[in-house]
Amino acid sequence: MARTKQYNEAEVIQKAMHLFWKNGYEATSMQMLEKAMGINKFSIYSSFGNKHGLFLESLKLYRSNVSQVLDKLKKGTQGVEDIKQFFYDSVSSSFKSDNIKGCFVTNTYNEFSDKEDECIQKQMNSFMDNLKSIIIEKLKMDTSKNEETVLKQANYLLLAKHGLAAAARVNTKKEIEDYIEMVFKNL
Amino acid sequence: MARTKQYNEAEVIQKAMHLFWKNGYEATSMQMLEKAMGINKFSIYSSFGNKHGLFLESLKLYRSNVSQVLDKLKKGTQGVEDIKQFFYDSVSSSFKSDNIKGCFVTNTYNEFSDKEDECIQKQMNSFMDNLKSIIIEKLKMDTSKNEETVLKQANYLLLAKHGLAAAARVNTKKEIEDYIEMVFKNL
DNA sequence: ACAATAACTAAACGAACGTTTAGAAAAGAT
DNA sequence: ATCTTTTCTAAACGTTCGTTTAGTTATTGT
Repeated sequence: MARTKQYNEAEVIQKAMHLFWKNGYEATSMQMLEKAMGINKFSIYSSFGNKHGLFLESLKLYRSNVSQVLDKLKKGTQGVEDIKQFFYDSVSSSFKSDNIKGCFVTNTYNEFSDKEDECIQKQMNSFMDNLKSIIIEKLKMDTSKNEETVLKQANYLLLAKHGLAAAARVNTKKEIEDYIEMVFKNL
Repeated sequence: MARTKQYNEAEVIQKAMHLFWKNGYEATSMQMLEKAMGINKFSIYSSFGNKHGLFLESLKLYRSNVSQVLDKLKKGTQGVEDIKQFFYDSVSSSFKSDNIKGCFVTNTYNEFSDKEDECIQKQMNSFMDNLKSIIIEKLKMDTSKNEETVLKQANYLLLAKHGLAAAARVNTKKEIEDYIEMVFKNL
């Protein structure tokens, strides 16, 4: 037939994801992506269509990576304690490497909040809805809580998680751990 | 002497601030600023030097606007209740107008977190340090709390405020109010 | 009234953006 | 070995960015 690809799409998209994760969509240029992915613009466009398509693939990869943490939460049997552990798991990746970048989904949620990008909005909403329903499920394990309390606490935790992701970009490890402990003090 | 200015600098910077507040630094172009401020690029550059200078002036104006809310907090005598009221005051501006944009300082803090802009960083740190010391002061009104508890709670509230500002961009009024109530349940 | 000076308009600047394209290089099929 | 097909290189595309500049208009002091 013809010449074979000299790169692996799964590998290069991983590198693209880290760059988008760190800098956001607008602040990441094709030139930077070329360098980070180690392939030419032509190859990027032939594999992913355009910058927007590449970003969507990066988001999908992130979600599939993070689905392990989410599965762990889903399978938990300890209720609120599982959610607390999920909070710790969510920020642990920020501590592994010194380049702190928070949660890719939350960063994207913030950057695209006033844009009207249907694809991105759909991804964001499905992620958030999914997380919320899991949190509600865990809260309901404590049968002494009534429906209203559960929903209120779920809202609270979702916003706390959102804030945590924002804070993970700028705060220290100790500040973040203090925060998580306080968030779960009265649940 | 010569021709007089046909615009008021204090008025046009207010309009610039709202645009930066809504869109952030990078996503606001000189073309948009021209239109919103109602004056020409030449006038902007002759009054404020460049885009960066204009942004700094916008930040200063925001801080001076917000200083009223901060003064109210500082003068309070109710301790934790004052801080709670401050949280409500901080998001109230988002509810007045339908264009939700959170806290300008926090937005800037996030956008510039990985940049190395000394002027901006200095502004941010002084704002945050100031807020933290006021919060500590209020928390110490409850003399039953020891030093360690006060510092931990101050960290918690600072991150909660940060998260609140991020959430104010994307969440509903009810979600935000629920969040505030829950945040102060733990104190 | 007129010269001096500052503010205005509008066009242009070079650089960087995302995207496209023409041509060279390489690999499989015959 | 050669032809075909696809990947790769590198230059160029048209826009938009922040910024500057040449030239016009208006206001003030004399």
